[in-house]
Amino acid sequence: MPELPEVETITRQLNDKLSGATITNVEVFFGNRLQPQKTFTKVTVGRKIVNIKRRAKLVVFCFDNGSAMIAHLKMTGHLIVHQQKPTIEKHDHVLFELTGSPSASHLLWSDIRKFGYLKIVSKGDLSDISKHYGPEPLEISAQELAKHIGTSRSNLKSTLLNQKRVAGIGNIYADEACFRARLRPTKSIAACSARDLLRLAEEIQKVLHESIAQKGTSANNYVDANGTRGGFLSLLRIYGRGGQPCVQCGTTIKKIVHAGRGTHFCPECQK
DNA sequence: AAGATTACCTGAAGGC
DNA sequence: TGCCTTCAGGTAATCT
Repeated sequence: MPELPEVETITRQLNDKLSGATITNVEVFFGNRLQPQKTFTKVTVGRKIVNIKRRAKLVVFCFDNGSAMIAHLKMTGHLIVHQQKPTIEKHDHVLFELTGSPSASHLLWSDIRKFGYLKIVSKGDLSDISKHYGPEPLEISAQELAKHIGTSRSNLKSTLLNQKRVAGIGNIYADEACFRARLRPTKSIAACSARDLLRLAEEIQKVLHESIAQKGTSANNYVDANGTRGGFLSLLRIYGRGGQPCVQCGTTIKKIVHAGRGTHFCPECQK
């Protein structure tokens, strides 16, 4: 499930390979998750990709005419670059043919569960969408991040998952950051000290940076733009380890449902 | 207004 | 083998 480090990885790779390329043809195999649905091909063919950037968990393809294509991968979306025309398989939705890139002839979008979408937006729309999200956790200081989290009146896990509060954190990194900061995910923000929140903010930044360096976490079917799995799974300390001993103290890690999500914590280390 | 619940969708895994 | 249920979680909408 792509969160900030995974989307950042894909975005960097796509930007390296596709910026400056022009879309020469678009084939749609499943169009229900496209906006606009009927004219998608019309508004994308001929567009030159100026650059590709990330905002929250969105990949943003900026086009030469000021419009942009935003991609949300949700749970199972893939954006994979190919050097020749790929064979189309069951869950492939859109194939872009490109010219002008030495390392890419095609970009393939697929999504097993059909939660993700591709949406064409104007410049103004893009800035509206961006305003809907909270700050990028890696673009502000830990102090600012802590202050921002501290204004929530909810609990830690819900706050970290709330994209309007902080952009880009999902279930995996919320659990990891709480464990590293020795804070229980169910703890209310109001019960956290300023030092707790600063430690949490620092750990959020650290774990995101460390995961980006490993090209993300492949807990399920995530792969990067080259179709390669991320390397951070084995470095996770708490997520997915319910019932196993805590790496710090050996206590059995608990897994509960909180904020509607599987939530992992060590009952001893995280108070 | 926080927080729980549901819907969207498919495949993997587990139970019988 | 094969059928059924449960689980995975990003996000918006809906309810309490």
